[in-house]
Amino acid sequence: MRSSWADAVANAETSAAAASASPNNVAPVAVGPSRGGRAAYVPPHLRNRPPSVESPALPLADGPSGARQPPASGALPAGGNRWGGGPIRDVARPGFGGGRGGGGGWHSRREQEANPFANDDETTEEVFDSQENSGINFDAYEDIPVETSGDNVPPPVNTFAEIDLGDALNENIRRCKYVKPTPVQRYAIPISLMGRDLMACAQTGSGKTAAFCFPIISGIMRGPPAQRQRGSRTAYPHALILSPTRELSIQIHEEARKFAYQTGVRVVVAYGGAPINQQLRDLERGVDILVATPGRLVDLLERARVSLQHIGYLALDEADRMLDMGFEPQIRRIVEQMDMPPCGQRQTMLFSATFPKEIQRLASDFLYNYIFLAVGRVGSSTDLIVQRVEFVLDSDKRSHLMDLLHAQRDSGAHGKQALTLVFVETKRGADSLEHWLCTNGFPATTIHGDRTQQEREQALRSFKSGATPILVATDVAARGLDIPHVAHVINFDLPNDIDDYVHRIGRTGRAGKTGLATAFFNESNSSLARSLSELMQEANQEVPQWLSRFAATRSYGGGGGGRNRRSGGARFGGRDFRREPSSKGGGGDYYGGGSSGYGGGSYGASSGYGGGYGSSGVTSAWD
DNA sequence: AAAAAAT
Repeated sequence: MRSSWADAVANAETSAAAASASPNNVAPVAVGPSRGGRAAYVPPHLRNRPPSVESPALPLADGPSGARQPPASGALPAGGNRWGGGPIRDVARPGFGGGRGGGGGWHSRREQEANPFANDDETTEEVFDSQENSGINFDAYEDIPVETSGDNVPPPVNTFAEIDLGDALNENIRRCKYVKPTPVQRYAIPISLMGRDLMACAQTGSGKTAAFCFPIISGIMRGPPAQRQRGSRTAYPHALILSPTRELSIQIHEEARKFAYQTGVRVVVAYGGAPINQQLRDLERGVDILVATPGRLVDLLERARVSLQHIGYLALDEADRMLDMGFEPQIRRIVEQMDMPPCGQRQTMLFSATFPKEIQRLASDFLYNYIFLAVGRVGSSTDLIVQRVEFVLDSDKRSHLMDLLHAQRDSGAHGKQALTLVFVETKRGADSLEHWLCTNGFPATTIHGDRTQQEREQALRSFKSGATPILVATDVAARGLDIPHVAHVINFDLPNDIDDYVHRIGRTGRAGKTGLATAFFNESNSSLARSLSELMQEANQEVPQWLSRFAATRSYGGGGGGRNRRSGGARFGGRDFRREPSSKGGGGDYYGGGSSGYGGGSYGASSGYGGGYGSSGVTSAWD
């Protein structure tokens, strides 16, 4: 895995971090099953340990405010968990190392588990290093604005050492070169380890996947081994991670495999467009965490090759996308109409950068007494992403694009093209632009839903490697994809929804690097003018006068704000809709950048809130 | 109106 922007920070702060990891600041640990009549609850970090090692200073969440029912599979059989203190123990668990002794009747998977870190560090890091490294904004790191709300929000942790994730997971954290938790991890992991449901706004580029994977993996390790019915071809995963695109599912799977390496926790990915047979075989070999796109999962459920009965953890990545009009019925079907344990008996975590109020309302159906968390990005987008808007007629777009690419090539190191991601509106438009670029001397490829899955994955590989440094994409590539070294995002066609714009430009300026986002704007985008200019203002970007005039004359009032009125969605990751006055959401939330207007929120890095974020004191929490 | 997601 590519190291995150936090690494550099962490390297500089390792000693301080270590010093602050005092036993008095132990992270909250998982809430135990609060069933009556069972054995007394033993906190997970005390299991399989010599007694009296630690004494948590923080009270365990309990009662109606914090506790939830245990996962459906939550019964703890004696000696059955994978929570080894030292090197991985052999446990009597089919599919895990214990099989070698014959106990599980299964081959040893430990020896077979491919090293997911094998391809790391032989990537393009060196090739690109000369072009960037403008430096990480260390001050901004301390200034991340954070909002939490909900009952009994646990305090954030400052180091991984404060969290008892177990040796195997800690070793993987080391292999990933994570030294210090990113802001979203600092807040989300304790919440998640408490067993609480969570709605989180945070950027993928700074460790969002790890934020939900670590607690899931650690929880599964503490839990019972999967019981497999002999002869049954149905898989019973303990955790389900859903994402809106195949490539994002692939990416999450790759990351999760690293986190789960040698923990005995098995991660399988299932998505459409690829032969189902391999996926079925993977499932048969055993699965603890299933990463999937909705369509293929429904297929697997209908074939009864997967059951959700044992799901203890449900994570929706890009959750607002998953619950928008196109996806909602499918998601409801999976979450509410199959055999998944109901809300409250599983732990549900929703992640996205943008969380429109209407979507929050829908999402609350899936959540039980959840905590809302919004974590701003590292520094303002001012520091990391320079946003430009240019007025370009449709007929001039190609030649204008050519100018940009030439300029970029001329200024780039070694005369090479820096990675440029070009967003267009339609699949046909993508094909046609790709062809035109190629014929004009700019090696390009394209990714969109009309291409075969093979072509899509090949395009992404070819782009990432720099073989075709220009990728023309539809919105399939707008969300979540972590493509290192994207120097420039060009909105050749602007999206209709400002949230999509936020996600698109979030493909650059990642991992603490700077990025450039250029948008081609003309009359056909007038409905976006107002929200775009507001977004740019909030991000302390220079707003061209003509755009301000557009914003003022068009799409003002008229009640037509519709999707473009961000309704608390984009900037600073939105706000907990439970705190909003129960109106339909007037535009008032737009300008109340400070902490006024809603009480009780806790700003984790309060001193920095607003500092460096422009006068409005807000910023966006990108994906 | 478009894109995505099962075959």
